[in-house]
Amino acid sequence: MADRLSSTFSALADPTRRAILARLSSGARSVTDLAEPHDMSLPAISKHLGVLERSGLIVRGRDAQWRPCRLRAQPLKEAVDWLEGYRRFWEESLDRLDDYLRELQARPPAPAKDQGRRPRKRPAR
Amino acid sequence: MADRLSSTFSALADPTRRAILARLSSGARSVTDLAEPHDMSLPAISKHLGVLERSGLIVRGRDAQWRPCRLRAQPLKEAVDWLEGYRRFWEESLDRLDDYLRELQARPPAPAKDQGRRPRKRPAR
DNA sequence: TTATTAATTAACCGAAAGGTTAAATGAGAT
DNA sequence: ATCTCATTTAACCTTTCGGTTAATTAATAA
Repeated sequence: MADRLSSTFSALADPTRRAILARLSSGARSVTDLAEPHDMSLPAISKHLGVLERSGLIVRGRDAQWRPCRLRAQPLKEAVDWLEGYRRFWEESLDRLDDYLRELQARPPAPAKDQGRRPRKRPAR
Repeated sequence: MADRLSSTFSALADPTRRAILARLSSGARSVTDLAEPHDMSLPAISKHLGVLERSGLIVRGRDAQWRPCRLRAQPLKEAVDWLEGYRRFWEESLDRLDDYLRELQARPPAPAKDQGRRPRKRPAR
């Protein structure tokens, strides 16, 4: 998987892990603490924490026999930065305009709604 | 995987798929067109497109023998919306302050009023 | 009809994900 | 020393992922 962005998205692609992050946003927590809301064995949680740690989304400290986890949001920022590159595609007004432009691109002159497809040599651009 | 957010993040957790989305941001493209920059078989690309389609990030049309793919950014918006909930954690100044507050939480400073170091029963909060 | 081009489906494969239980480790508390 | 609690590691299992090649479907061109 190698690259940071992939490992961040992959870490976020699990509801348990997102719930853990949500929990951590109100402060550091021990592992058992984090496990409590989940119907899942402790080792399973420990593995999830491993994934989050490897992707840089948490750091684990040491406090006697507890290993308090802390949120580190830097990778989240990187994810958002990537996603922002697509903002124009979901901004409402542009979205519609865009759909329209794409429609034009896909079926150049032709009557508005179309569907009646006559043979063409090249794919839509 | 079920939930939308998971399937979006999971779709984004692959560099090939992100590259495909990037390519689509300049307009609809045929499958072979999308495959061209990748050192990978066509069926592999087709599978990636299947993942993107199932997560709602693209739609596939029909134009003669071509299946032009179009970007649909709605799921990206949902991903960003989720991530925005963590913005305060990466905003620079707050980040430092936060680290400091968390440090305090984790190891309460030397007691103002005795407390005299004696074992603690509960983890840091 | 046959051939060509675009794309998907089928069948398979090895590796990684996500879970389990059981055993091991670490740090106090007694 | 020993007990107990918090957590991780080991070993295992099943499913999903990401890729392959070979065969199939769909549409057009000759």
